[in-house]
Formats: sequence, structure tokens, C-alpha cells
Amino acid sequence: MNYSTSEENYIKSIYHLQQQSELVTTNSLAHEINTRPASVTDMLKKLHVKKLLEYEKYKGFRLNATGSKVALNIVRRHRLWEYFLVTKLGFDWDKVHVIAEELEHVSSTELIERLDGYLNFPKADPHGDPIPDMHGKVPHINQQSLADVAEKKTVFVSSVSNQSPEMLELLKHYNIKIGTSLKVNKRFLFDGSVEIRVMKHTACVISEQVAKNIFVHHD
Amino acid sequence: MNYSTSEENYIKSIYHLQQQSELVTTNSLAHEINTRPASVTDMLKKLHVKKLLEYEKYKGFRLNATGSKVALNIVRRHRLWEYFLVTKLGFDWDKVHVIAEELEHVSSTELIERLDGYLNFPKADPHGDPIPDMHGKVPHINQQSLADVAEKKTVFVSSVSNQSPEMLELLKHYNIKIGTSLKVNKRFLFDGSVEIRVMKHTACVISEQVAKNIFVHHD
DNA sequence: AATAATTTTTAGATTCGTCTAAACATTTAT
DNA sequence: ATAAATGTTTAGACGAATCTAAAAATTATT
Repeated sequence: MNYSTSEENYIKSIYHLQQQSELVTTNSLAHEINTRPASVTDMLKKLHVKKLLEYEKYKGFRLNATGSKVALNIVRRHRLWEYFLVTKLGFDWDKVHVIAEELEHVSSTELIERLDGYLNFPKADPHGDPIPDMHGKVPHINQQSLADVAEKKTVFVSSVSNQSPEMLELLKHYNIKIGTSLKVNKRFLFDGSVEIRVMKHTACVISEQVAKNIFVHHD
Repeated sequence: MNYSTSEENYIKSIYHLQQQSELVTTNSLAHEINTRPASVTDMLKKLHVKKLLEYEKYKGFRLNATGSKVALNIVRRHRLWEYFLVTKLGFDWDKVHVIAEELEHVSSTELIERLDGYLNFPKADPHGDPIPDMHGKVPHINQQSLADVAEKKTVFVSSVSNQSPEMLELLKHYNIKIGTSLKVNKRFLFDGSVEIRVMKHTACVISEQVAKNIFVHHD
């Protein structure tokens, strides 16, 4: 099956909202997609007819197996393009999302499979989010917030959830990138700040707010 | 300005038809775009209002300067993506056109400029067609039909104007690609066929019809 | 030059995705 | 338990891009 850009956007958004909370409402979806609730209802009917989701008037809706598979395929395309834009074209993380939203709707399967190979089958996009494989299987990436890492542990940066220019500036200053090793020297309970050692060099202290946005993995 | 995918397709097709013959008709455009003449008329009115072409009912139409610039930009995007698909993702020439037709509508200027740089500012796409620069300037590629090359001259394939699967099959059989060196051994006046030597290997004879479609450059 | 054939345009309908405004259902608060 | 507030759906309209069928203009033929 082939879906319109609009249908794909709805499917993708439902999928994302479902990740965050079990129940997705007409209103939340309308808000996410930047449209009116009435439009959402219209599209829900369409997607229900196409058997991509379960839907009962006034009761709610949820992607079914087929719908989820379609969603994962869109997510796959999106994240592979993001990876491409950052690693090959040198875009900053915070610029790629909008462009990938367009590229993700290009429909050729062979294009995506070749791109995947060209990129060397990455497991996660530049934000650290896992890239589903062609069958919709999502690789497990065991990451943890830096704010939760035990003292004395050494970990590696896998992603950063806040991609504002301010955050990027801060990371650049401390020389923290994806893959950088961090050793948690001490956590201060008073304000949640953390003293870390970056790449075996100088130690520094970062606030809890920053630590919460840095995701890491062990070895 | 930003144009819809549909508008872009019309502009691009008008541009291509104008390259082949000065006068483009409603019918020929409808045929090219695989639509009905009535739809073409509708769109012509729209593009006229947007000041992309000159148009007088029943008289004809032509892209104006603005329209041509838009067209060249679409062509640029299309050809850069084709180049990418072939040189980076390893697609065969004959497969890339359809995919590039989708990619060409992705609107980010920065994407295209970075892609251009990543590909090392190619001057021509894999079919040998010139890639306009960001200002719409088309690099001059001094090519000549193989049918016009003098005997004993050695030349290099720069493009092939007929991209049918049949033509590509033939080229593959003779091992002729973009960049391949060809020495013209003998031209037979009787039927215009040409004996050539491909890459200093075996000689072979190709028909005038084929020779006319192969474009070459010296050194 | 008149008529026939062809090409182009108009008129009106259709589908998709959206909207507003009103109606309806559910949830919350009194 | 009823009324108020909130959330969801329906009804009807609209713009974009297409279509068919018929009308109008142009071009070709006799």
C-alpha cells in the first residue's frame, strides 16, 4: 500500500504520541499536527476504513499492527535521512528535523535500503533515537539519562534530547559529543549537579538540568 | 516563492519541451505530463497569474525569465539527486529518474547547496546533462554527437540522449558508460554505421541511430 | 471561402484535505 | 443527579488539482 503525505503524517504523529502516553486524544493529535479537531476526526475515519487503526466514535483510537508497521517505516525513513544529513552533509542536529520531514515521504523502498547500506546500517539517528530495521524491528538502545548514572561509573554519550542552540553551545564548550566518554565523579544532592570528567581530561560540573538532557550508554 | 509539486512539474515540463522545440502546445504538454488538455489550461492560467509565463488564450505560452529561473532550479535539484543516486548509492542510470522526480520537490535550499558540495560540484548528471548552478547558469558542456566525429579521433562519452531501457541494454552490452573512451575507426557512408574501439579493447560496429544518441567530448 | 478537422478553452463535477460552526457525547463540578 | 465545561463529531463549505463533455477558436481541406 501507498499512503499520501497527509496520511503518513497522521500515522507518524499518532505513533509518536502513543510512545509518550497510552491514550491519544483527538485534541492532542490536532495540536501535534497543527490542525483542527474536525480534520483529525475526518482522517481517523479514513485511516479506520483503510484498517490502519482501531477507532470507535467518542471512545478513542489506536494504531493496529498494520498501522504501527507503516509508522515504523516512516520513522525509519525519517531517522535515516537525519543521519545522512548530519554525517554526510554536515548539518547541525537542530536543523535536520524539518528537512527530514520532507524527505521521509519519498516513497522508494530501494532508495531507503541503499541509503541504509551507504550509511553503514546505523542503529540510531544523530539524536540517539533508534532506527527501526526494514521489518519494523526497533533495535534496543540501552541508554540512560546522565542524571541517573551512579558515581564512579564511566559512560559514553549516545544522545542529547534538547537540541537548542544554547545546549549545543554548552556541549561544544565542554567538548562533549556523541561517543564522548564521561566519568561521573560526584553527584551533589543539594541541587542535583554532577561533577564529570570528560574524556579523561579536566573535570567540570554540570547542572541537573543539563545532565537530564544528556543520554549515555555503558561501554 | 514556493510552488506546489504540481506547479513545479508543469514548469519543469514546459521547460523541457521548450528545449526541444520553440513552440509548446497545450496538447503536447498534456501528453508529457500525462494529464488532460483541460487540466493544462487550468494550470496555465494559474502560472500566468503568478507571472511565471506569458500566455494568451488560443495563441500559446512560454516561460518568462522568472519561470525559466524556477525551472532551472528544479532541473538543478533533479540532476544533483540523480548524480547522488548513481555515484553514492550505486543505482543504475535507468532507475534514478523516477526517484529524482520525487526528491526534486524537497524544498530546502541549504540541502541542495550542501549536497552540491558533498558531491564536489558536479557539472553534469549521470546522463551527461549539465547541472545548472545555484543562479540558474547552465555550464557549457562542449559535446558532439558520435555520428559527427571524424575518423581516427578518440573521444569520451559524456552523455546519452535516449535513455530507454533498450538503449541502456545496448550500451551495457558494449560496455559503454559515461567517460568511456571511444576511437572512431571507420565510418560507413552506406548506412552511417560506425566502427569504434571501446576503451582500447575490441572494435565493434554501431548503427547511425545509436551513434546519433551518444554524445562525446574531446580530451 | 466554406466546411471539416483539430486544438484549446469553458462549464460543471469529483476527490482530497482542510476549515468553521453547530450538534452531540462524555466528564467534571456543584 | 443535574448543570456546566470540555471534548468529539457532523454538516456544510472551500481551494487545489483533476476529470468529462460541450463550446469556441484556429487550422486544414476541399
